[in-house]
Amino acid sequence: MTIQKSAEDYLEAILALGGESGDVRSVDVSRYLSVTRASVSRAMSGLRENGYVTMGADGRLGLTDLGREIAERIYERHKVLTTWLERIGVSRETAESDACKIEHDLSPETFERLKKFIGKM
Amino acid sequence: MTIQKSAEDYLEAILALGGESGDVRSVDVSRYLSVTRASVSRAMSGLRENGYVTMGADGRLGLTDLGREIAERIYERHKVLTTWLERIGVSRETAESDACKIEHDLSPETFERLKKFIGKM
DNA sequence: AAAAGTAGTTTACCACGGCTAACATCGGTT
DNA sequence: AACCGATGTTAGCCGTGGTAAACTACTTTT
Repeated sequence: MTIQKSAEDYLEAILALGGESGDVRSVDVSRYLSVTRASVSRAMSGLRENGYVTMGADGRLGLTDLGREIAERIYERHKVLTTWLERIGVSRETAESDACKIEHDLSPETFERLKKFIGKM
Repeated sequence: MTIQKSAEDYLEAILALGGESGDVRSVDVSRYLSVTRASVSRAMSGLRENGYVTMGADGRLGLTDLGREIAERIYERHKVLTTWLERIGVSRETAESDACKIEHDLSPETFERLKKFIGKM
C-alpha cells in the first residue's frame, strides 16, 4: 500500500490534534478536515488495517511508529512551506491553505533546497 | 463546469506542443502526458463540448480563446515555478516535475508574491 | 491490391475518496 | 426506566480520471 494523499492528511490531522493530551477521536478529525464522520471512519479502518493507526475501545486514535513517521514528515513539510510562504509576503491564511495543498507533492530534493534557502534568507 | 486539474493539464499540453506550427494531435498529447489515447479522446470530447478546444476533421487540435486563456495562465505558472525551483538549486528535471504537480493548486496571491520575489533575487 | 501500421473513438471496467442515510452504542438527562 | 444527543459504522451512491480491448478509418508498405 503506497500511502495516498488523503491518508497523509488524516495522519497529519491526528498528529496536529494530538497535542499534549493525545486525546483524539474520529469526530475531531472530521471537523478538522471538514469531512464527514463516515469518511473518517472508512479512512481509519484502512489505516488501522495497514498499521498506521490504532484505535482504543473508547474510540481514541493513536499513531503507530510507522504512522507517526509519516505524519511528522508531512507536518514538517507543512511548517517549512508556511514559513516560506509567509516569508515572501503571503498572508498567514493563504500560506496555510496553500501549504496543505502542495505538501504532498513536492520532491524531497525540493524540500531540502527550500529548507536551506529559508535558513539563508 | 469548473475546470478540473486534469483539464488544465490537457489545455497546457496543447499549448506547449503547439509551438510554431500549431499542429497538435491527440496522440501527441497522449505521449506528452503519458496517458493513453483513450484518455485523451475522452478528455478532448469534454473540452470540445464546453468550448475550450477545437478539433478539425483531420484531428488537429486547437484552443479556443477561452481554452487558450486557461492554458496560458497555467503555462505561465509553470514557468514561474520552474524558474524559482531552479533558482534555489533544484535540478531542472525535478523542477519541471514538481512544477507540474503544484501549478494547479497555488493561490493567485502566492503567485503574485512569488513573481515579485523572483524579480528581486 | 492486400497487408500492416497509425490514429481516434467507444465501451466497460476499476480505484479513489467524497457523500447521505440508516443503524448501533453509549453517556448523561429528565 | 425512558429518552436524547453525540459518536462510530456500514451500505450504497456519485464524480473523476485513469485503464484495456475492440472497432473504424486512413495511410503507408510490400
